[in-house]
Amino acid sequence: MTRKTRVRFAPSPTGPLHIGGVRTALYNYLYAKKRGGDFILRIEDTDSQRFVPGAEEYIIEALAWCGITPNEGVVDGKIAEIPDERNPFAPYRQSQRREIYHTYALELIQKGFAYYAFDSSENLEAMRSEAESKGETFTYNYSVRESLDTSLKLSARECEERLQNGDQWVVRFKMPIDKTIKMTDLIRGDIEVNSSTLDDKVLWKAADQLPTYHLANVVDDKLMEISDVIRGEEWLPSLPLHYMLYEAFGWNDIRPNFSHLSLLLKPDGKGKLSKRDGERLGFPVFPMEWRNDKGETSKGYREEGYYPEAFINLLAFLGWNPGTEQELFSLEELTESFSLERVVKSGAKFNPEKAKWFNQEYLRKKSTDELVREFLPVLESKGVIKEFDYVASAVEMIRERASFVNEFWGLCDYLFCAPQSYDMKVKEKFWREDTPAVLDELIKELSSIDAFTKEALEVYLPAKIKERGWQMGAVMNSLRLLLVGESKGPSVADIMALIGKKETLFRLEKGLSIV
RNA sequence: GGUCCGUUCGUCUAACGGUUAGGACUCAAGAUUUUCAUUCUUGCAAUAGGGGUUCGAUUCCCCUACGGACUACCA
Repeated sequence: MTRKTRVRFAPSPTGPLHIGGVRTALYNYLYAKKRGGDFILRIEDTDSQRFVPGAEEYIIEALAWCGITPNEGVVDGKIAEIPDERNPFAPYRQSQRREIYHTYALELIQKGFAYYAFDSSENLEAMRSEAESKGETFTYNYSVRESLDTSLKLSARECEERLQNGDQWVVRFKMPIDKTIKMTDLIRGDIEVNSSTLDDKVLWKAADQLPTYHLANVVDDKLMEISDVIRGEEWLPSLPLHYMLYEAFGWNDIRPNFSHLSLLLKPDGKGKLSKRDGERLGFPVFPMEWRNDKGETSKGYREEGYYPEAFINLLAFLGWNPGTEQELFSLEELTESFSLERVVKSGAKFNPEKAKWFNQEYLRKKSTDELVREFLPVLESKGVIKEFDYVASAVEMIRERASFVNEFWGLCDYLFCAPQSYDMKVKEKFWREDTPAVLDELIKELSSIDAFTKEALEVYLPAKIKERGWQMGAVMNSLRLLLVGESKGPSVADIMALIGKKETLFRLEKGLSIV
């Protein structure tokens, strides 16, 4: 039986989406689209303690910026809450599905696959620290479940009383003893675990009347007809539990295929990439800027000037490759080429340098007109108003030098404003005794040139220098110093022609008097 | 500590038993250039260690080392 490919991205709204999360979403999306399937967004907010306002909206907006459009789960930029033709399994927010999970939790108890546990958190804490003091680890499993206050030990009546009394309780999974659980991961292959090494995980918390991730995720994946689960490596240790849950519910035949993605690692040193690394090393860890409730902001790729296409491309290549030497892929091309077989097993260290390179490549693919439209608002913010064609000429001259549009201003401000200061190191290097006299003569002659074009100047300048026996480098760089203020930029003829005769003469005279 | 996952240039990775171990980023050198860039050329640089299996191991198996995840009434 082949069923329709349906994948889900199921983040928890506990903060902004991390780039590792975006990569997981991307791989899910690519996998589904490649197979003509559906990509579903589901919000796993079963931890009432860690809920962060705005995180859900952030997730939706971040995916939208990346061009990752869910087939299901989102309506008008919000999580779908009411079932309709497009969102048949709504609500897609787990906190709104508690009755569903409750029913299934009860079913497991009824079938004997789960039980009530009445331990107080203080009691559990005490048992943990006691074990720790003996150098052991407390494990809630077959060895204790029948001696603690659980429905396995207590009589049915006693249990009922405790439930009525409103005692603290949870539902725990009754993990079988000494059973070899054989699992398959599409990326990693076969994995085996003995069930005796596992513990009796909590499935339902009475305190907030919500399931834990394990129950909610298995139930929802079944109900939402998910065919493939592609998630982070941190879930690999709980895969055996999820297998056992599918078995307990009798859902083995519809159990999804599982794939666990390796983690994104710090660029330097050891360990997984964290928010701190971004701050420490100065690169964003989030797709978009995020401001927390303390008013602290974290940088975002969007605000740093990355194109979403570049961001997606670089993320795709962190743990996947097409097997060819092509590195630049649009979202469509990624969709076409993606396969889980080519996902790398080991963790990838994030490389900010390569990230910049990707954006540079995408910037180069843009037309000058597009770049001008991006640059115009920057100019406006600097108080510069120039006609489109002028800006286009400026962009044309410097576009090859930039990785981001936000570098443009620093690269060509002198094409819009006369230099405010002059680099004296450049003067030392190129200024000669006769330079003032030479420049004086040039100013006079330039003022009589009618066709002040790049072509004309390219002919005039070298010819004049040669005719007078001046030093090419000394003269040209001195001119550049007065025009630009430092030793950078396109050819002197280019600059003169663009800023025009009047401005050129003004700058040369002004500069000459100062330098 | 226990369970599980992983390990090819500094980094991302290719090579699914036979290659001078390839590409990209970074870095260095050279060429071009009136400057800074761009561009082009070249270079530096890796199979964690030890055992097997095999005519032959980066590739398969085992051990060690190292790294990582998990070990919550968090996801």
